[in-house]
Order: sequence, then C-alpha cells, then structure tokens
Amino acid sequence: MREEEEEEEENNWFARWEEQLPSPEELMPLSQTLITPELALAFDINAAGAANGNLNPAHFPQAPAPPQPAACSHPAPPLSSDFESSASAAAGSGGADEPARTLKRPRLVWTPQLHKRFVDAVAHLGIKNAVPKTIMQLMSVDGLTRENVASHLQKYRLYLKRMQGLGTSGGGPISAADAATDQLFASAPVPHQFLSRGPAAGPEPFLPYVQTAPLQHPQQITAAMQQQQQQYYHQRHLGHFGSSTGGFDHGFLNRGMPQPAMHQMVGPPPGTGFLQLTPPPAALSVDDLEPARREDGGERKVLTLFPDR
DNA sequence: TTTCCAATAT
DNA sequence: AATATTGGAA
Repeated sequence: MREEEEEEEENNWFARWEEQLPSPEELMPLSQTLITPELALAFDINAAGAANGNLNPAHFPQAPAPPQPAACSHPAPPLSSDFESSASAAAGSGGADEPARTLKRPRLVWTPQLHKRFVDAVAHLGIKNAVPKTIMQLMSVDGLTRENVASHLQKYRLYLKRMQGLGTSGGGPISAADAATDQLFASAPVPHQFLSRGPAAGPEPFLPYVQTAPLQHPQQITAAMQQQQQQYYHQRHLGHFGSSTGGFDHGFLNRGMPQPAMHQMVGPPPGTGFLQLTPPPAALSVDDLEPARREDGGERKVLTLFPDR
C-alpha cells in the first residue's frame, strides 16, 4: 500500500535525522519542565528550583534512575522519603548551597490518625501548656516540624472556639459549611476539657515522658494509614453532635497505639443513658468505603452517604 | 535568641 | 479548604 512512501522515507531520513535533532540546550528545559518539583523530591533529584523558574544551568546527566520503582505501585504518596539523608552532592565547587536545607518538603497531610495523636498530645499537656513545640515533641512523629504543628494548632483552636460557641446554650446547629469543613477535626474525639469555659482546665498532673510510640515519616504514615481511614468515616457519619448540651462522645479508645494512663477522663458516668458511639476496634471493622484521596495532585472525592448538602 | 501566634500567602 | 510562610510580640 504505502511501500513507496516508506521507501522514500528510508532514503531521506538518514540524511536529515541530524538536523531534526534538538540541541542539548533545547532538550534541557523540556526535560526539566517534565519533572515536577514533587517528582524531583520523590526521587531525590537535586533540582531545587526546577519549576520555580529558577533554573540553574547545571545540566544533570540524564534521566535519573528511580531509586525505588516500587513507589509507583502505591496508590499514594509521591513524597520524598528522606530529606535529611540526602546531603552531599553539589558541595564541591564554588559555593553551591546545600539542597538539603533549601529543599522544601512536601505538604504534610493531617490524616485522622495523625490528628488523633495531636489531640492526645494536647490533652495530656493541658491546653495551657500545649504549644507547638511541646506538642510536636510529645507526638514524636518523625519528620513532623514545629511549624506543621503550629499551623494545625492554629486551626484547631479556631475549631474549638466554634465548638464552644455552639456548646451548651442551645446554640444553633453547626452550619453545613462548618460541618463539611471540619471533617478532620470531627474525626477525633474532642476531650471535654477543651470545651470548658471558665477556669481553663489546668495542665495535666504529670507528664512523665513520651508515651506514644514514635511514628515514622509522614509519608509512610499516610501510606500505612490509608487502609485505616475507613473507620474514620464511620465515626464521622455516626454523628456525635446531637443537640445542645454539648452532646459529644467521649469515647476515648485507643486502638491505634498503646496508650498508658489517660487519667484525665472525666467523661460521662458509665451507665448514663449514653450511646456508645465508638465501639471497640473489633466491632468497627466493616465498611469498605473508599477513603477520600487527599494526596496525589488529583481530585479529592469524598464519599458522602448523607445527602445533607 | 527562640518560640508563639495571628495574619497572610499559596 | 488545607497547609505554609511571615512578621511582630513575648
């Protein structure tokens, strides 16, 4: 059929192949554009300003060999696995700055588990002593920075404030917007002491040492936790904001990790007609809802069982 | 000097 | 909306 054309091509391609080749200069920018900052981070590439418009003409050899292709099979985290360990490299000539310091780490995503740990830490510290640094230390999550905590704490305080406002005096219902907004915070039980007004609850009696088992890097956490996130949706939909009276559950169970003395429990007397909303771990195993994907620059699809908005 | 914290930026 | 960054204050 098209043999003639193909033959023509064969006659000519060799003569022209060279001129059609892009020059190295043309190639570089292209390849750099194709590597998103996140990818660069994930693969530990030293291309700090790649997408920042801050290209350093230092050509790197070629396509970087992915250290661990295994990461691709994972549904999620395109995040770097070791920011600190990847020093060296460009140290040699002419004052190249260390990428390790310049490198920006990926956004931390506060999974329900992580937030849970946060809340526990704050609870143990007492709200007065709960400042970012201390919280961070208590949480002892590898890779978690003080700023991470500070930022989260800031928002959490706002959340608590709102809760207080709506608290006892028959306040109106939580606006749909807020409810939708605060899914994360709703995922962890709010220690009642947080909502108390008057004389702020003092710091907990004693705080021996870090009680929580050190977690690993955020990425790993998120990865590992993807599976568990389901239960969080359960809790969420069981809905604990009843009506007035600050009808919140104080279900303070710790299924994730071992947790020593949680003494500050002042919860409702057992046997008070109170629905146990958070059954023991064994009970809530069901439900194979797909958790919202919060990572991978994709969209976040949040399954909604309730047509509430 | 470090840390907090509210405001602001992405 | 969620997290990061900033900048003044303690």
